Amino acid sequence: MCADHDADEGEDKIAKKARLEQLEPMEVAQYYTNRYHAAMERLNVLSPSIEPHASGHIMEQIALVQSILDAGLAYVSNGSVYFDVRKYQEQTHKYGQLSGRVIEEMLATTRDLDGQEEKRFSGDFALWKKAAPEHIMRWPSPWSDGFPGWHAECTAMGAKYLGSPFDIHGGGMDLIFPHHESEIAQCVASTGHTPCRYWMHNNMITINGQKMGKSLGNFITLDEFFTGSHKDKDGKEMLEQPYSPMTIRFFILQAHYRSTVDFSNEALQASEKGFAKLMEAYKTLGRITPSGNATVAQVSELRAKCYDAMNDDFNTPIVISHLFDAARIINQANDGKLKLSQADIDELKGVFDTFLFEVMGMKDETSSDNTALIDGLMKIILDIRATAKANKDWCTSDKIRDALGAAGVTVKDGKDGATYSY
RNA sequence: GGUCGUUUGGCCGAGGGGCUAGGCACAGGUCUGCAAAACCUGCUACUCCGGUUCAAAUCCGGAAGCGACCUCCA
Repeated sequence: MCADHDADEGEDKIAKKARLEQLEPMEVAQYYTNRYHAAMERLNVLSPSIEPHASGHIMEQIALVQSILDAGLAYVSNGSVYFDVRKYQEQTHKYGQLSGRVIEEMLATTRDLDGQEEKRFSGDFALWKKAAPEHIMRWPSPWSDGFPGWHAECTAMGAKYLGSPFDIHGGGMDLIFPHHESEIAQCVASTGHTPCRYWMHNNMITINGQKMGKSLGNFITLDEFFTGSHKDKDGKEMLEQPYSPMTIRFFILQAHYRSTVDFSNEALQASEKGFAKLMEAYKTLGRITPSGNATVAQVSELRAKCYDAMNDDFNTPIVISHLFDAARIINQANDGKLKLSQADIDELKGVFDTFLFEVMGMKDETSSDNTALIDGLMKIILDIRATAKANKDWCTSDKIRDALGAAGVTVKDGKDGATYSY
């Protein structure tokens, strides 16, 4: 799969920031791009194979605009080029197909906006905008010195790198109209077919039931989640603790992508514990000794159930619920209440590997290059403690456990000796 | 104002005509030197008002709350 992810530059905000900090606009863009990449990496999001910049594809966007003009579905007005929505609609009846909008209804509710007088119809959108003198980002074109309309970059770059049509176009639900609707119109107008086969729209994020937004003062960045520090506009600390990248990822996976996802301390802590439980069960699996040859029915059904859930529009919450069922089976076997064959153990491990780690992209945050060393050290410490316990020297054994606890390592006594987690 | 979506137990969240996920929290129990973990048990919910149906959280109509969008910019 080839993933193409545009790096939008966002002219106005960047220009403002650049003036403020006396930097080149591209430096500002790079700063945010770098920060974004760092956060994505921590979340274990695979990096895209291509990440094109809109400003590096002005030629392609000009060509796109020209082809729409050639098709007679756009017009030049005062150096800007606008898409002729009404004419397009007469020919194709497709405008509004994605978003469920009806052109006639939009007519009645148009707000007062910039540059309306240049348009033949208020629903027309810009393909190329003539730049005002103070505009920093500007390029020459057959029509004026200016910049491409917002929707042009995705249409041009998607076609160039992914083919036309390509398979899946993603994005937030808030972009359905006008952005994605207009992308379809541009592509149909210039090529005769839609840009992609499927649209995947993810829902919004809310905080304590309220939309996350800068204007509401409840905008929390990923880095703030990771460090556990975020003050709201009244200076109140919103996060009770740091939330690790995998906690955030697991939390998001526990809701369907089309539903809104609501962040709260209570919900995030639930995810943290839930994921830790799955990871513990996975590690426990490695310690279970197989008994018997009979396979457990619940284990053999597991993989198919997980595939069914994924095939049902990526229903990751259901996949996770099956993994919790698997965790219970593992723990029951560990308690000696259930017998697992070697085949069962292999299958359980395989299902975790496939779905938790590969498909859902979770990873063990406790593992590091020092794992072997820590394991060795812990063995020594727990050995000493076991000796103390054998001598009923509770004072020493509790002291070791309490001290380890304070250092972030939990000791758990079992039938076959103690284990630890951190 | 218009269009669309949504409302599920203390919390997060699947599901979407009869079968009532899962996690967290809480309570009781088993095990244990104690604790933790684990296991067992309990907590059985679908905003409200009408309607359809033998049967509605689920379908239809309406109301309220919440949210997104309504073609400037991304």
